[in-house]
Amino acid sequence: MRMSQGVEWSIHALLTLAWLDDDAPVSTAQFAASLGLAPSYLNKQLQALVRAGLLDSLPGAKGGFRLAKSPDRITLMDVVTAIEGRTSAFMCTEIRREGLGVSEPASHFTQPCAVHGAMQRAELAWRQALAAQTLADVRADADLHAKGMQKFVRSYFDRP
Amino acid sequence: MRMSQGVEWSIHALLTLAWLDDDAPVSTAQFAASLGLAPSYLNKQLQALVRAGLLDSLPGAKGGFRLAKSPDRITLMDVVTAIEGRTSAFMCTEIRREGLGVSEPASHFTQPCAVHGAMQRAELAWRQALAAQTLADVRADADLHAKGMQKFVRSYFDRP
DNA sequence: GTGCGAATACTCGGATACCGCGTGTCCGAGTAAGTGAGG
DNA sequence: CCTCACTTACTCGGACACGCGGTATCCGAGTATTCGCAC
Repeated sequence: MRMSQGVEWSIHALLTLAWLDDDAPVSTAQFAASLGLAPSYLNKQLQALVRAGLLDSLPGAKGGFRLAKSPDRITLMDVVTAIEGRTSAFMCTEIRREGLGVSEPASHFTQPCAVHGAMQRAELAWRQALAAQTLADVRADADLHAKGMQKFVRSYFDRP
Repeated sequence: MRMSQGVEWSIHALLTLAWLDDDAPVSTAQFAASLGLAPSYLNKQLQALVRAGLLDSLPGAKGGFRLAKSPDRITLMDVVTAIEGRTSAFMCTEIRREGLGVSEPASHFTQPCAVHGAMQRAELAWRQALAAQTLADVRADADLHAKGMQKFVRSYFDRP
């Protein structure tokens, strides 16, 4: 089970915007240069964030992306959902019902598959842990260990 | 992020052994027939479970697989690890350090990446939820909703 | 000097190839069971 | 009837193709800026 690389890229891009903390947009090219990533592929991820309503996009010269919400209203769950979609990791194919279950009394299937339930429970714990952490939290954690980050990022992007 | 199908197959096979609850082995062909799965591919998964120490394999005629431990000592985490490996879903590539970080003071990197930490925390919650559920628990849950399961499975495999 | 309009350069956005890993399959080495002969 | 050795058939185990989804890229549509010109 491997998570898409786009999630990491997206969070770092969002984090950059959180540090800049103004309404001036940042273009794909600027993001790519500052993060050392492939511009075209990063653009694809940013578009997904726009579709999910996490970013606003501004076309034209001097255009780019900016946060659509306050960082404390963007959870990591939002980002993962935006990039990976809403489908759950574990996909129950109802093996027991389709296997020897064909000759089995129907009373054996009154409830959803126990295996499915167990895996779903674990996945729920994961989703809740993601939903409990906002972009603001991550930023605060980063600031804690590296005090000058915001100042450095703002100066990198020539913001006063 | 999608989990390998082999995990579901494996749990159902282990669950079958838990219901049989004796030392007589079950062959790949028997598993495949009862679960309605491709024998060759299922065999691949069972081998992984053997390597992980969850199953014992008996070669030769009338051979097959049997549980290597009691069902209450096999967690869902064990199964997932056996099939998917030990690598974590989120892979931190140290974007900040490799990106604009090249011109950044080293003091900004005294601690592991905040993004990495946040994702790891969520993943830990998932792993703990998996580790908290044993094969015996899943069986008990299944028995709860379908009382006659064990009897049915044992009769299917011609066990007295 | 000021307002207007067209040219321009830069942006996002989606449509298009590439590639690695999970999926699926096959055949060979090895072993326990079964069988038959000999004692 | 019992023991033993051979044959046999079945098992696991790993090595070999296939296909799909993530990865990576490119080019076109659209817009704010900018420059030049007329007033």
